[in-house]
Parts: sequence; structure tokens; C-alpha cells
Amino acid sequence: MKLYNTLTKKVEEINPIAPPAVTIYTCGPTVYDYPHVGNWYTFIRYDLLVRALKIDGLEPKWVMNITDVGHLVSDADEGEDKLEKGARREGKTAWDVAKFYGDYFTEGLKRLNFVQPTYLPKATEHIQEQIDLVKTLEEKGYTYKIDDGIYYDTSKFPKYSDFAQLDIDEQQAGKRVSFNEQKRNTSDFALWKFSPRDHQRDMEWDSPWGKGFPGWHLECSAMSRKYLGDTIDIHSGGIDHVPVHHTNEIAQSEAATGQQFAHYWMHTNHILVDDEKISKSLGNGITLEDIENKGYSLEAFRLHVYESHYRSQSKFNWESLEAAQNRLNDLHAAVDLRHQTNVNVMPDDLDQMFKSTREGIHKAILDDLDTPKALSVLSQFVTHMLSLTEIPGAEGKYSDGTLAFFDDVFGLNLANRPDITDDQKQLIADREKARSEKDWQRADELRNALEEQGIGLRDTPRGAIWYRL
RNA sequence: GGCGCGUUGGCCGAGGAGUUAGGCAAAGGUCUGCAAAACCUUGUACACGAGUGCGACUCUCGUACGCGCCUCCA
Repeated sequence: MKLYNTLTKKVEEINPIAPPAVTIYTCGPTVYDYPHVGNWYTFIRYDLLVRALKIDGLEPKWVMNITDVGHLVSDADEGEDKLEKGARREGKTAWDVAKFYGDYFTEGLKRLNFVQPTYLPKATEHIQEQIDLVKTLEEKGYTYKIDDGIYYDTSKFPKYSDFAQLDIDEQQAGKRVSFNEQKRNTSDFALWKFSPRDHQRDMEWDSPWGKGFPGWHLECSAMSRKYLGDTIDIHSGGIDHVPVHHTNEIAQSEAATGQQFAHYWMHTNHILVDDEKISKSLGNGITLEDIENKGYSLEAFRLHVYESHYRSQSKFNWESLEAAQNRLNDLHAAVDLRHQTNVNVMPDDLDQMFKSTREGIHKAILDDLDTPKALSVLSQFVTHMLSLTEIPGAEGKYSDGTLAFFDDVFGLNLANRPDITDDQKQLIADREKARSEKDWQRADELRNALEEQGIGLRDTPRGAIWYRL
């Protein structure tokens, strides 16, 4: 498959180091609060990447970390740890906060029907690996100590600014970020932070340099190495990570191992809500609960994510989610035809249509995850199916694996949608009988009864076709 | 202040120099016992100005507006 590689700025064919295995590391959430739709947007896109690699015949080994310590509120390497801040807000310990939101996140992966990552390592459970990595960097002469921690000397890593094409000096011109005056270079970052002298942190560990906690870039380097080795195939993350977090990861990992850290870098663009970036201060952090409370399904949300390309900045609003929900309902109606038994004639040309649909989607997804194109193909399929008045009896042509393929790609749970109950089928049969006897009152009663159960009917020349309301 | 990106019909959103993206919504129509659903049709979209092309919404330059990054961020 092809993917845009931030490293080379080109769309490239993915060639794993040891096919069919392909290793993927994804920068996961910092678990100090509820994730918002923007967070889920990006994670769904990494899930899609894994799905795409699978349908391309590869066997993904996917690591997504859970950051449960170490992110400071600002990157000035000062200030409060997010976990500690969240804990103070909620009157809990940082450990409680991490546990609560960590569990919430992994539960969310299930609710959104994610492919289960091979590993979901937590930063707090890999402190030793992180300390070891700092030791290695220390031995190789990349570190120095100042009063608040051990720092990475970016001037020792000549390629530092290459990845993000940073112009460090230029960037300094207008920015006003305070930083520790003892730092040798403004781009230097903390590997190990010392605990403050005046109070005890909820989360702190002993280390060769003193009690403290790991810097926030360290965990990704340490854990990707542990689970996936010195060089990984694909590293994914939000576009905002390019200039700082990923740049620092590369600096740490490549300095420590002497090997290239990742061959392919996938970055997802952000979504805007009300034409603005999502942030806490704007109060536009919509959650999964908000979506469900408004009557939309999480599958509709997933479909909505696919409606734009991962590399373009896209918009989220309720109207477009409504559109996705309607689109999903049509898709469900088309898929539910597999259970309809009122007629049993199947046009022969459907085989070809199913095949070309699968091929069209396959091609689009493997072409840099072109989901808008894939959905376009899928919609043509839906229109075709819904325009049929002669539909497959029972499993019909749907048993050819098309629905399973859709699920493999999109994760929308189409193949396992249940049939209606026997009682409901009887109601439909009774109504058909009433209609044939021109007992319209009886027919309408039965139709209303079905509607109350969430079943709608389309009367076609060949009989009634049901759909879920 | 520095760097970069974008501006597509009511909304979302692809695309690419000359051929319908797609979806949602809307209007008209077909079908129907009535509905509903479905299907069909329709809308003269490409911010503005100039330039280069036989031809530009698609390339170039400029203008306006918006956005992102440079600060934690998905």
C-alpha cells in the first residue's frame, strides 16, 4: 500500500523490514481527561491504517502507548504535570486519575470497534526502560545536568532540525516562551525531571540522578524499542507532534541506537469545531457521550471521519454528523437486504457489481487511505442495492464475503447485523395477506405495530421490504 | 514577528488544465390503497484581480479573508 511519508514528503509504497510483519507505533493519549472528538478522529485513522495494512496482506504489530505521567502543562520544561493537575482538580491522586481515564480510553477503543492493539503499554510501567535509555544517552555524551533535571543536548545531534525542517534560530525571533536559562540550547529538552523540593509528587521514582520522573518524550522512544525493536516500520501521530515530540523522539532513539528510528511517519491533520481548533479553553471538546446524547451512533461518527482525508484539516459540526448518520442508515438498509426473504430472484450482474465494489474500495484505501473515494464507491453500491426490487433470498449473494470485507476495512459491524424476529416476520406476512384482501385498515394497523418496534416497510411490486427506522 | 496551509454549490467533502466525485439537505417527478421508503431529474460550485495557455476552478503573481504551527495539544 501507499502512504504519505512525512520523512520524505512523498507518497511512498510501504515496504516493511520483515514482511509480512509490519510494526507500527502510535502516540496514544495522555490520560488526564476525557478525550474529545478530535482525539478520536486521529485514533480512528490509525485504526484504519492497521486495517488497510491487513487487507494488503500484512500482519501488523501495533503498539499504542498510554501516557499516564510526565506531560507538563507547558513545554518550557517547567510547570505542572497534567496528571497531577487533573488530580488536584478532581481531588484524587494522579494515580487515580490515570487509572480512571486510562480505563475510559481502552473502553472507548472497544466502543468504537477498534482493532485491538498488540500492546497498550503505560509509561508508568516502563520507568526502568526509560531510565536505561537515559543512561545510554548519558554514556554516549548526549546529556547534561542542570538544577531541575537531566537534559538532552540537541546540538550533539546534527540532524535535529531535519525532520520538521525547523529553523531553530528563526523561530526564536518572535516567540516568548520562558525556558530555563541553564539550558545550552533552546531546543534542548528534559529526559529526567527532578521532583520539586517543596512538595512531594504523587508520581515519582528513584533514579541514578535523583528522585523524579521521566521527560515526556522519553516513553515513546523507550517503549517502541522494547516492543518493536530499534527500527520500526511506521510511526503515527498527530501533525502537531512533528516539530517537538517526534523530532525529540528521533533525536533520543537514533542517538541511543545508532539506527534509523522509523521508516515511515504518518501524521494526521486536525479537525476544527466551529471553524476553530479544539481546546479546553474554548469549551468545544465534544465527547463520545455528547454524540450519543444527541442521538447519533458512534458508527455514524466513524463514517463521518472517513468522509474527509486524513491529511486535510477537516471540520466537525452536528449537521455533517447528521449527514453521516443518514448515510449510515442507508447503508444499513442495503445490508439488511440479506435477510429479506420475500423474493428470491437475484440479477446475475450483481456478482460483478459486488466484485467491482470490493476492488474499488480496496484500491482507494491502499492509495494513501483515500477514504472519501472509498465511500464514494460504497455509496454507489448502496444506491444500486436499494434500487433493486428483486433482492436475494436469505443469504443470497451477500455470502460471498463482501460484508466481511466492508467490516475489515471500515469497522462498521455490517456483517453481523441481526435479522428481524419471527414475530415481526409474521406481522409482515399478515399485512401482506390483509393487503391482498384489500383490508386496508388491518394492513395499516400491522404497519403501525411494526413501526413501534422500529421496523419500516417499503412496498415494492415484488412485496414488502423492511428496514430499520 | 517568523514559517506554512487553505478559500469548491444550503452544509460536509474529493478532484484535477478540456470528461458526473460522493454524501446530506432542497425542489419537481415516478411508483403506491394511503403513507413511507426507494428511485429518477434538477441547481449553471469552484474568494477576488491580473497573467500564461487553444482552453484554468485546476498553473503563476497579487489582494482579501480564514486557519495552523512556532507554547501543552490529536
